[in-house]
Amino acid sequence: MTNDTLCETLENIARLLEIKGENPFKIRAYVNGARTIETTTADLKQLAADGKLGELDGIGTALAEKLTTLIQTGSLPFYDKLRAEFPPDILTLFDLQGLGAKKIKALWDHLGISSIPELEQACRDGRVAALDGFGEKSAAKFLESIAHQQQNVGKFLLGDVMALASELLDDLRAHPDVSLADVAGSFRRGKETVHDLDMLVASRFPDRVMESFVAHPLVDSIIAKGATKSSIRLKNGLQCDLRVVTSAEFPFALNYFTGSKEHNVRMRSRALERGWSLNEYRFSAIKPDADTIPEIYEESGIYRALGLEFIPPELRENLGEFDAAENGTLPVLVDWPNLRGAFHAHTTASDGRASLADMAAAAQALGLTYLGITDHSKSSVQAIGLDANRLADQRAEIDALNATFDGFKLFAGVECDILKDGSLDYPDDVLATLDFVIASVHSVFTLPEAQMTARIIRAMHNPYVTMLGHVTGRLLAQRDAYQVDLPAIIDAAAETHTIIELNASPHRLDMDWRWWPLAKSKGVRCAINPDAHSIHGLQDLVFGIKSARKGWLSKTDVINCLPLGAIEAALTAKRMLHGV
DNA sequence: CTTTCTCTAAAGTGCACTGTGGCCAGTGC
Repeated sequence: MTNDTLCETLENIARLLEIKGENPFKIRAYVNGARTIETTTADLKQLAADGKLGELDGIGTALAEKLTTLIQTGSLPFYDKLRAEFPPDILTLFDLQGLGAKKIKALWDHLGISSIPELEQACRDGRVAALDGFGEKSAAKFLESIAHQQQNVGKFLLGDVMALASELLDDLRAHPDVSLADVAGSFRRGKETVHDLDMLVASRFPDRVMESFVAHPLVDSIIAKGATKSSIRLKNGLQCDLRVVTSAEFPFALNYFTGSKEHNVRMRSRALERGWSLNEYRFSAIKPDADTIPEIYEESGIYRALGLEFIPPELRENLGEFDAAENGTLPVLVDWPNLRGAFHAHTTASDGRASLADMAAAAQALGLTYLGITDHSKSSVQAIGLDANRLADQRAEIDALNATFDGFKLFAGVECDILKDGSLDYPDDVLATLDFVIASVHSVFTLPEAQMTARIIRAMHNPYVTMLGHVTGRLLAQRDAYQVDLPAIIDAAAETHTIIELNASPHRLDMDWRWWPLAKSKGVRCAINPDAHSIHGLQDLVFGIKSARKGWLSKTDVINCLPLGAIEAALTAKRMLHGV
């Protein structure tokens, strides 16, 4: 019984209780409990055995007892009984936007709807529109939600796939018959979402590798199993393909299966110019007067043979990387060792799960030399945003902690809401007390593009706004970006000397990698921000780095690659320019 | 159902937006 399963069970209980119309506070207690489980690093099995689950925040007697049963027996009679009161698929309706417990209950009570296909049918034949409290627009909105949800089925976040990929890769590499193993495909290219995982292995005994691969504990079902290629479905629904080649073929296969398709087309045409064909196994001469084919031992050799610098996988989208590789002007991409610190971290003061001191310790453990603290501002009531007094208290607490550090510093900041009209959630004299300010949109997402753009640009003109947070508000595979004119935002960032955040949360990765080359060309600097809500969340920086690399960024483009001692000036530069 | 404090009983994120139905209810953050 993993923490994920426990968390999911509590969430499902909350939802079912909601359909039943239970006491809202009881429902929230389950949701809170789920969140605690989701983010804790404690060993729950041990806590359950010691009878200490109740010591966790938000877990009282009732939840502790239920969790203990669940952990120790693998099931929970209370939950089973609750589930039996409703059709099993009814929970899937919660995945649709605009549909909550009350509406689901009404659809179930009056129309007997308990699944997405049933809802779709009822929307189409007019039964939903005819229902009390619903209308034509509701039916149309549900159909739109269904279409959107189906569009996102089969999309997996980089964050969800990373751990699975490492586990599978580690296990493949540990296999005695495997000499080389890697992950290719869009995962290797650092795409923000992936549809499947392409694993590649070099081995002299393909069938032995295949046998053990399809028997991996993470496997749910086998889709195909052959001599050199197998496809399996993992327990979370992700499809995973494994190909086995020889060691000599491995660099070619790795290159071919990493793609992108457009990149591969360019590679093959370059090979043809030299009288060779290029496929997933090798170069072959196709003309009598072809150039001599060099020996290839690793992937970089393929690029060298084609007169190119090695192109990092993240850049392989045929978006200018060939010209740069030919001219020797590829950027040296930012990488983990370049990071000196990070901004945008929440604490228990707002909706974070760890204290200031714990966040500082976790940042140091990651090798960072500074961390910028940014809890929510007062308008974000749902996230327990801080008023000016609590903000001042936190500033004092940070100053006190800083006195105890050697070679590490906390910066006092805030994630300040950009209000509907583009004004900020605190007056300037409050913002002036902080080391830096991230301004973000957290409300009224539905403004027309022109108004949203003007709103954000107005906020950037405030001299105290150091950085712009998650520029488009998108939640990958969940919520579309709000309407905003990004080139205009980028121009305004350049004009006002506002740093743009690359929010590293795997749910956001916002601003999107596709816009960074433009931003870079205008001189806009990037902050790779973890948006951490727990100590674990700081590790999301790795996703941000992947996206930054995909956006052609070098360490000089990324503000948090500056060392302590230089970063302070970067944070105050905008204020100096505005003379405040 | 949990937390907090008045240690038995009360309080527990609040606002904007949308659609429907007549000025409120549900959803999302």
